[in-house]
Amino acid sequence: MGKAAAPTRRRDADSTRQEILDVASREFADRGFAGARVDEIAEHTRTTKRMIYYYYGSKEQLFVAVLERAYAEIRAAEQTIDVDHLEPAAAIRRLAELTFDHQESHPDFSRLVAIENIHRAEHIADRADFAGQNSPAIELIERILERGYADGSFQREIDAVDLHMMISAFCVFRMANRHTFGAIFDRDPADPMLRDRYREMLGDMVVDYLRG
Amino acid sequence: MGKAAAPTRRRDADSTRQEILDVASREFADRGFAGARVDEIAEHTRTTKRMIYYYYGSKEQLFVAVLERAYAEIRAAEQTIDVDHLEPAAAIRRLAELTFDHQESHPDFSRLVAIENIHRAEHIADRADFAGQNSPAIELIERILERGYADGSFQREIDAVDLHMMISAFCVFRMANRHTFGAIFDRDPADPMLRDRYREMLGDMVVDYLRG
Amino acid sequence: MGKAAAPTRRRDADSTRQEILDVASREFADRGFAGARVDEIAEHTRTTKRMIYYYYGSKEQLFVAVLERAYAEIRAAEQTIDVDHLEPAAAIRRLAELTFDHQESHPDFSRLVAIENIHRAEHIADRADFAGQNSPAIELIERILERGYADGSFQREIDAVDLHMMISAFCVFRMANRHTFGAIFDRDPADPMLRDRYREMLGDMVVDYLRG
Amino acid sequence: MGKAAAPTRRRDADSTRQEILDVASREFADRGFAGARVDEIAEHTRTTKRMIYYYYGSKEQLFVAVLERAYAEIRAAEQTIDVDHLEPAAAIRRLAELTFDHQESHPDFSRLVAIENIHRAEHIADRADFAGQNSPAIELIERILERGYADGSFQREIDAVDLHMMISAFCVFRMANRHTFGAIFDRDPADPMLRDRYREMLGDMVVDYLRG
DNA sequence: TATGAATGAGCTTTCATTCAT
DNA sequence: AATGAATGAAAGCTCATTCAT
Repeated sequence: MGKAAAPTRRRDADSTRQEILDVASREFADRGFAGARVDEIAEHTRTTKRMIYYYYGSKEQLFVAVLERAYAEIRAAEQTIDVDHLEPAAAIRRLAELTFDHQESHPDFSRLVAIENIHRAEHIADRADFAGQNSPAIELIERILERGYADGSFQREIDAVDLHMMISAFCVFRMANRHTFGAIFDRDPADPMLRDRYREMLGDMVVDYLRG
Repeated sequence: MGKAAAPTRRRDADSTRQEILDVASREFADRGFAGARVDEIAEHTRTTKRMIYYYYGSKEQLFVAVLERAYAEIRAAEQTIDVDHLEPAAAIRRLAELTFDHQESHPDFSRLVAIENIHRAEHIADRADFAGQNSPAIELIERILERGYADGSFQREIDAVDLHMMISAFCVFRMANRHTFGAIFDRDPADPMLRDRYREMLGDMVVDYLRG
Repeated sequence: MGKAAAPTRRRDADSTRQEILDVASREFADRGFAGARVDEIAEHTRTTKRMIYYYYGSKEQLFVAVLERAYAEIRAAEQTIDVDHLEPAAAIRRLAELTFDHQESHPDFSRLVAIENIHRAEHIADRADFAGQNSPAIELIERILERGYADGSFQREIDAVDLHMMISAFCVFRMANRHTFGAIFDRDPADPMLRDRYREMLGDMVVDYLRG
Repeated sequence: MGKAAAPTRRRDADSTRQEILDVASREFADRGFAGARVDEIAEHTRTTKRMIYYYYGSKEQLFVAVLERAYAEIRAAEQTIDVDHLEPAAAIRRLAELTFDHQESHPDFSRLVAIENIHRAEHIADRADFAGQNSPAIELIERILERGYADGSFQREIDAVDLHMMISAFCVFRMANRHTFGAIFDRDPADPMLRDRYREMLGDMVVDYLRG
């Protein structure tokens, strides 16, 4: 009885922490770090502002926790990617599409990253949980490139990190800059109606480039 | 006396407004909209906080003015581009490089745009000075594409806005996301040492894609 | 008219600042630095808490201003002391009595000093307005001692600072420690009924000591 | 098992209570009552904050316990004083020196007393453990005075409590006000280098006064 | 007896903005 | 056209204390 209570409590605490993180993610993504309000986060939670400080210590540490989880999620998703059974060109296209899809289904991620860049990445710099943790995608790309160069299907020389940047740039820009781009050119790049078109465009872009 | 003073005053007023805009640009780009401090802006100016309100009315309107000028500058730069005398492939490569160079030399621009996207472009939406003002680059791209399709050097179908997005994505990501990308992959995409490599990479990417 | 307004304003501002200082003095003396409440100070003022921060910047700076004024007052009072026309013994007795009277009429002073000592004098250390500003009393004592040694009425060797300490110790202890001493020995040293007795006791103590 | 455990537990509990008191003494003396942090006290202890409340009930009661022990210690020390075998003048000088030495070796005591005075002695007032418990020193002084008046070595009339105040004032001021006095007059009265000088000065002051 | 988790109330401070000429 | 002084509202954060076993 007494023993059973502890886990119950702990489970509650964990779910509360999760809830805070969920709400904080949205709030930070919506308003930026300085614009986010701890009061607002608390209000959308079943806990109080006090608990946010109890669990996370400060607004800044809460933001770091939000970033941490967002990056962990994307890394976890990347872990599951398996394209080793595809031809190099098909494999790289598939990988690009998975990145594309992930950004699509996690629109807050690119927003949080944009915010962190405004702050010059000060929250993730020098943190072992972030730095140097080369996303699994890099290793995947490396293997695909190797195979592509080996069988002659890729002629253009590029390293995995740069190729990852090329793919990310396209996928991230589409989500993160959709509002200004949409306002100016009257075309929302993240419009679901255009998703397939851009998905294909990305794949072609990468494959054509590698072919050389 | 009164007559002579007026122009002098006006010139002073204009230069003061410019100075405020300069300082505000840096402050907003550095800290985001909510993170920027009107006090701080005033302090880096030869005027007072009161004058900022006198001239611009509110922090928000000041931010709009900053955005307005930043976009005007980039549009003005694009106006001067002339690539009509080049072969289609060379022309599009040149245009991509000019976009690349412009982002490189205006690092605050992509930061301001990122900030405005956090705010869902609410400040530029529905404003005639921004919306629909299709950047001159679009028309340029249209002309180049036409020539490329006509002489058969471009096989891939794409419209000007999408191609512009492809180019922008690469150039903007490189500047705007340099900090997080650098922290995670230990490679700063905006490192001057890597500039030529990425500039060439961009040109190849675009040309290869258009060739189809 | 317009010109007259400024001084009016300034005078108001000055009186507001004075009022804040008055109330803050009492609050700090009553509750110590950490125990004092900025809200409470504001409430006993015709201004708002916001104005306290506008004028003084922080609770700590307000406390420093309070200390500054308290020390300035005591120094000003000491400036007016004139005992050069009295015989050395009478002069030093008179000076001791003036110190005694000043502590008696400024009971908050010794309390503020006690508080500052709890904080190891961190607020006044290394501040030109406090440090080394040897109270005028020191010079006065020096002159009296010189005359006393010259005419043989003082035999005991002591320097001015130590004598000042001896006098201060008696006067300050009586005010600052009245509550605990009173509670334990059932005799409030600051009881007005006992004032003359302690005043005489102090004079005798100093004169007897100097006589040697 | 249960029987054996009890004493052990009790001994542990007692030592825990002692430890809490030790740490709390330092914390209160260092920062005042309001400035002291229960969290901080707990942190410097091998127990938790919760235990402080378990044992002492509240921050205020903990402070009372700290004061209680501090006064008990000084009373205990005074109990051991034996100067009945000395000539009256030597005896009173010795007693003054013992007070001087005790304040010197218990610097936190005068700080705690200063803090309690800021709070107008509200914690010790009306408590039998404090009030009226005339320190043993008083009785000692009474006996010395009696002998001095009897043999004619003391001419000045004074009662024991007042003489105790005179001695305490000197000793307490030296320790409690060392920081402000040091900052202003550039002479730390508690400087070990000056100890002998002040010790002698105190003895002379008292003896000279009593001689009359 | 002993305790880890939680918290209501209130703290100092900051911010964009307006008042009053 | 220009400005120094003032400020309401709310922000992030901390504190002694209690809950629940």
